[in-house]
Amino acid sequence: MTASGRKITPLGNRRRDHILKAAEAEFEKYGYEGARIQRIADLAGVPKANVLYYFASKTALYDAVLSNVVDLWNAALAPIDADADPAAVIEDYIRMKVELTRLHPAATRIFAQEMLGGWQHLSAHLRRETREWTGNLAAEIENWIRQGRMLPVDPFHLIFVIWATTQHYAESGAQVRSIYRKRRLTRQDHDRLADSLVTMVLRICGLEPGHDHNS
Amino acid sequence: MTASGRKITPLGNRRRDHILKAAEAEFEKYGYEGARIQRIADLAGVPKANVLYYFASKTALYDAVLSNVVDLWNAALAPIDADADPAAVIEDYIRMKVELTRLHPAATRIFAQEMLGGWQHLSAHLRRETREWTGNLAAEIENWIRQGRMLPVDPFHLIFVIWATTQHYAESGAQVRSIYRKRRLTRQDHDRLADSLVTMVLRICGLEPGHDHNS
DNA sequence: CAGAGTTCTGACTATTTGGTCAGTTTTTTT
DNA sequence: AAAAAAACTGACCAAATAGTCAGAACTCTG
Repeated sequence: MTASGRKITPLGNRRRDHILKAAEAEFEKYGYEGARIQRIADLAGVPKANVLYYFASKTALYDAVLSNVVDLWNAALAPIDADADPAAVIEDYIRMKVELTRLHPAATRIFAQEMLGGWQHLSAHLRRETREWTGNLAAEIENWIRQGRMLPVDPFHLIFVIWATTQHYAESGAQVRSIYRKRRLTRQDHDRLADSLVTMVLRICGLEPGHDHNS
Repeated sequence: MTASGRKITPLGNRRRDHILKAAEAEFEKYGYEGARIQRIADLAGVPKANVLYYFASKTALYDAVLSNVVDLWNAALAPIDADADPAAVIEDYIRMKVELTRLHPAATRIFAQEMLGGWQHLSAHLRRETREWTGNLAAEIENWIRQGRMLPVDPFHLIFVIWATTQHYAESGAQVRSIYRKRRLTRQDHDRLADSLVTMVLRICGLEPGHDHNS
């Protein structure tokens, strides 16, 4: 990443973050291969050499961006309370993810691109983390099914439905826009999307919003 | 595309197809920006100049590949019979799409990549076609809902669920493999996937496999 | 088999791009 | 304020890459 024997001052950190943000926009728009260091520099308003001063290589820069994205994900997806109402947990999960998509479309899209590319640029460490989230939720869902608190369904497939749909919206914003004939999605659009997704997913589980299956 | 004033002989056509197939693999693996003409040539076992003989530019080559993919899609997705059983139509639709994904993972993935990139390389003509499919099915779903033959649900969101999930499997084969700890998905895996998807989607619609909602 | 048309290719070019580096400027520390 | 460290940058370079082209080789037809 950054050259080893250097002390990082607050000033340097600010510049670094500034460049990182520009890089995020660039990588979102063009993907890893399509991204150009020169454009990132222009966007950040610094000479190209300055970018390479903070990030030893294009790869290092991309790594840093990806790492940021995963941190965001980590912070947002809270650990699951085992005793909680399945419907509530699932609803929260979906709304969280839609909200994250709304707030950080660029980050989400880079994540999606990486997914598409087979995680070619994701370090083993980050890959393991992503797998853990999925595993935890899946285990919880299986528990609920065993306890008869929701209809039987392949937990991974259910998670995929959630992920794929929310992700899909983030990813193919262009397609969504072209269907709805709108330039961009409003806050209201996102709310309605979340409502609709929640309804659909809960129906799959045989659940009603806010109510347990047994109740 | 190909230089205008040239007659296309059967021999030339075969070569062209051969190169096109290699290009499909390359574009699938690396995306448009990451793809290299030299690698396509190597894969096809011809000199690079031969690739450029049949396709005037990298863009032209990609266009040809994309056009092929869309043709595949067009051929597979049959027009909907208005009087048919909703459950049957939806089930057929899903199974068709999963099968297509199984038979043409490369094509499907290129399509997905294009989707992600906001259809940057898709001609207006092809874009219109894609929108038509979606529109037709959505109209049909709305009819069914109006006739009380299935639970109310945003048709576009439902279609997205189908698309996103099947697509998602095609796209993120890598992630699926990493979760299931398998090298590749077998025929059986795909069947089970299709079963699971059908069950989930039909539950969203309040339908049972093979039965109408009213019956 | 001769000529026309098509297919093929090695060698070359122009350009783009990631990355280096030596030296300058700015900031921090003593 | 002087020394040290960090931040910065213009100029450069080597490698890669899309695309060109002149002419050779092959194929088909009259």
